[in-house]
Amino acid sequence: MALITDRDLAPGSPLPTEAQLTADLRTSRGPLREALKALQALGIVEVRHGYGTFVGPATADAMLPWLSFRARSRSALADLLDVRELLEIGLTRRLARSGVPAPVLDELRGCVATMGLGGQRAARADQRFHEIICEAAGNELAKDLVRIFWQAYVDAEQEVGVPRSNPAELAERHDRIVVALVQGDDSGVADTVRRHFDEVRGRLAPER
Amino acid sequence: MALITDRDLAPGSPLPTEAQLTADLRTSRGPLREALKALQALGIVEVRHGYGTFVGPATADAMLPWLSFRARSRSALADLLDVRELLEIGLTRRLARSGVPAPVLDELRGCVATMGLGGQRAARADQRFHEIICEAAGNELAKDLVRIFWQAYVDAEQEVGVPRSNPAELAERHDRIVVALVQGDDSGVADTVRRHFDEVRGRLAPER
DNA sequence: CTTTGTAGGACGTCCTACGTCCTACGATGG
DNA sequence: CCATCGTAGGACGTAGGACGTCCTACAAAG
Repeated sequence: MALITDRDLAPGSPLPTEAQLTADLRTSRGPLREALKALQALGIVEVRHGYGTFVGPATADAMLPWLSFRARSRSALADLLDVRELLEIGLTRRLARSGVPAPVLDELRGCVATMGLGGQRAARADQRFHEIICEAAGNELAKDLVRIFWQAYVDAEQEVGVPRSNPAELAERHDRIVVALVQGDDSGVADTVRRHFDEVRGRLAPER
Repeated sequence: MALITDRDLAPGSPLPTEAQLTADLRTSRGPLREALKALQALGIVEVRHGYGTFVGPATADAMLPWLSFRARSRSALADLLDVRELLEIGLTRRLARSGVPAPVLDELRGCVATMGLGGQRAARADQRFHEIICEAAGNELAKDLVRIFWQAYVDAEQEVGVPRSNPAELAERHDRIVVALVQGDDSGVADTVRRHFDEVRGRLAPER
């Protein structure tokens, strides 16, 4: 990491080869590779077999295994959902306050329409819906985190075995968010998003 | 990871030795150690020299290097601050709505008092202040994330060189949050927290 | 100009040996 | 009988060398 920051290398830049690094850092190949693996696990470097080592994008994807591992239990999953709610309510509120550009609104409506159809496409539309809202916030980190949290949540949901939501209902929940967004009432928006998460939470709750 | 989840091992449980793992997984020691290093980087396992390998706590500390690496630039730092604001506004809002227990209130006031003194202790009190609010939310993940984000932010702040805030002003900002909390007005609370972050953002803004 | 073959470099894995650290247990002395 | 110390064993840490696999780039053939 020090080497990258010192030389001010941008993502994608090639790093010295393992042979050179062992010479520079006065260590042997084993520990060096272990260090590179650790950095790789954090997305800080990217290793391409037979080609070389490069500065990684450091996207939140690196945190996915961590999140998935952490969110194995139902209670931890509830916490994860809670954090998502926190972030998305905040982001959606902002969007409501700053006003929603027309093209964004159109795309949101398109997602809602797709959601009603159910199946694999609906799930993607659901993800896209939340992604659009985060993109509008103009915060790369927030967008990245929400994306990963979404991914970790659906992965864990499948693992734990949570009942699926009704496509029509899913679409309606999101439609209400869109409607509230158009009205620009940020506290009303918060309510619709909260209700959306309430529904998800209800499915997650341990079956009686 | 599969081994841990399959055997349902709790944090702190011992893992098989490297020798046994190489036998179980049909691999040699080098790649095995690289895998363990990657898991260690994510906090999923904990390796103690000369003793053994154990299931790790998987706390958010694993994200600290990642966050620090990512938040090197001023704009990325602003994004980080923004996410903190998002989370803390949400958490504080909830606390306001659910009502603040008296002992929590006392501790918050204690922190504010310490902040006015300045120095190292003030910084710790600042951290503790935010931690208390997150603890009250009863969400381990959120608390963990906010803690790490705080840590990453102050680390980066020192790195980038952001002017320090005035101790008296710092204390006053936090005191206003406490006052708003007592009143239980969640939208008022949001304003005070936002203003607190506005102050931090002001210091972060590129000097003219 | 396109396709194919090849040579070189770089990462991936394996093996062996030795160093360092920690724990547990037994010996020693009070 | 108890507290302290030393030691043996096990487990992780590092070193070095050798070979396999993969990728890229370049040259040769069509």
